[in-house]
Amino acid sequence: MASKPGKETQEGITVKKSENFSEWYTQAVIKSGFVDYTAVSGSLAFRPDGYFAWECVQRATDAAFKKDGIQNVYFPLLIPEKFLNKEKEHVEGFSPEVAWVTHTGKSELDERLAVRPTSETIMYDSYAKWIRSWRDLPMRYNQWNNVVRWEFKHPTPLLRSREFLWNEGHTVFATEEEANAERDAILKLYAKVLKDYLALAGVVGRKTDSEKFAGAQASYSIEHLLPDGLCVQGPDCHNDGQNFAKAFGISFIDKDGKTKYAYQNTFAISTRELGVMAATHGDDKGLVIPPMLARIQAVIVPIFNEENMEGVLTYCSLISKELGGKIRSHVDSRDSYTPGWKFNEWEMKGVPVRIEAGMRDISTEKAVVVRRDTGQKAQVELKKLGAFVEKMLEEIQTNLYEKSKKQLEENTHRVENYDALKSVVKGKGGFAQGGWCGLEDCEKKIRTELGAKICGIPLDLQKNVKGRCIVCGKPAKYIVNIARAY
RNA sequence: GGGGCUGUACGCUAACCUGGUAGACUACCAGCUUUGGGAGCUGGUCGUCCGAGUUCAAAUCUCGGCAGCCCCA
Repeated sequence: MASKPGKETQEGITVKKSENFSEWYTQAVIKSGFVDYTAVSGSLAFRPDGYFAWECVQRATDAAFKKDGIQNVYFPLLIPEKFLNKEKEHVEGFSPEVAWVTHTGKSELDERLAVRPTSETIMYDSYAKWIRSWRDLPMRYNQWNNVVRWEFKHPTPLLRSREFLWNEGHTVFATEEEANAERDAILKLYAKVLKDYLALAGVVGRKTDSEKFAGAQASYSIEHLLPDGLCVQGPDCHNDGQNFAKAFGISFIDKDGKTKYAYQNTFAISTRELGVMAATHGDDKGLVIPPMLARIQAVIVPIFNEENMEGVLTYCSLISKELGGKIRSHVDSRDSYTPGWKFNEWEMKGVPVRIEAGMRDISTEKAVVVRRDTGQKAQVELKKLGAFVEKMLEEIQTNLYEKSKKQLEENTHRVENYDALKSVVKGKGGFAQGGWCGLEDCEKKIRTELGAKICGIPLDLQKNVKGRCIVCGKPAKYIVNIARAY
């Protein structure tokens, strides 16, 4: 079937992922119908496939939270200005990005209200009232919501949006040890969601002091590498220590009768992960959605003409029956598109498995099954389709994760000196991994001279640190990952 | 934070420089026809980002806003 030139420019993606990544990325998430721009800069509409994927991430994370004893709450969207000012570093970190409500109708408010960039301040004001005794602790609450951060950098769909959806875990403990134990558990929990649902690998690390969350004592995160060699922050968990507790008066009377400030944690996973997912797994044909996040896991494309249409469609409904309730399937029975057109469309949308069925298949009681990630085709007997596709979906999920992990490993480069660091950062990108003395001057030099930053101190690389700081040559205290970042 | 570019129908684009009937392709709708990798025919619907200014007349010139993109820090 001949296709007209220009048809591709209408519907398909016009650039190669390897040749123009940022253009490819935008086209992939927009043209696939995953998300779309709206009239508000940097704020997206999530279309059904995109929102379904988020719901999957949300449900999985929420179930894991609940299993771990975390309870959901909800706090207001608007935060009084005086609350934001209570913790000095916090307000300094966020004030440039805060959107304000200043009017109701035509009258000006006495005190303007912030559209939450994060909810520490309004939540902790209540926490101070709710916590009185050691018996009230630990108090482990979470909320699912949207926040607004009016970034000045150019927005990128999902990866850098001005409004995004996330969870905010805000927990309170009597002791630092308990807070630290939770932090480790949460980081594990997030890594599992990334692997099992988003099929994404990342590096678990601690942030440097200059990169840590505004107001936190220590920040931990999972950092991803995108195909363009830039690093992007994934889920995070912060040890707030007693910083917010002191600012907001979150204290309790302990078993020994003494009043003590509590220790707190904050943790989040956001819709940015969907951007990382799209960027990591997609190819020149469009998105590749991990099966666990796919609204349609298997699309059945009937091959029919006017005479055999009814028979073929009946056969297709047998197929969907065979797939059963476990697999989310859809029969594309539209008769105004050719099969080839449909193949291209579903591939762009990233549906993990395609099943083709026509007269040929009816006569052999089989169907053609095609994998989105590898393009592999197989003829499968009707009676075996359910088990076959189920296994294939599992394999795709695993394969995507393994590829993500491999990409991360292959783009992590050991560097011993500043020149090597420079050639990685200024060249193809990826993580430059090497020693750091721990001094802020060296970190600053990386930022100002190379436009890169320390994207975390990987937790599992800090035993027996040897070698020298890549910048100043003094003995290294840590092994760090350095990259340009989103 | 600094600098630059762009905006015409769902999308891609012509007319813009030199002001004067907004045109093609695609999509969409109706009908016919076709269907194993983006088919074909006929007819139809839809548009100058928003606001102001200049002018007899603005897609076109000027200013502002909004939105998108790129480069530098």
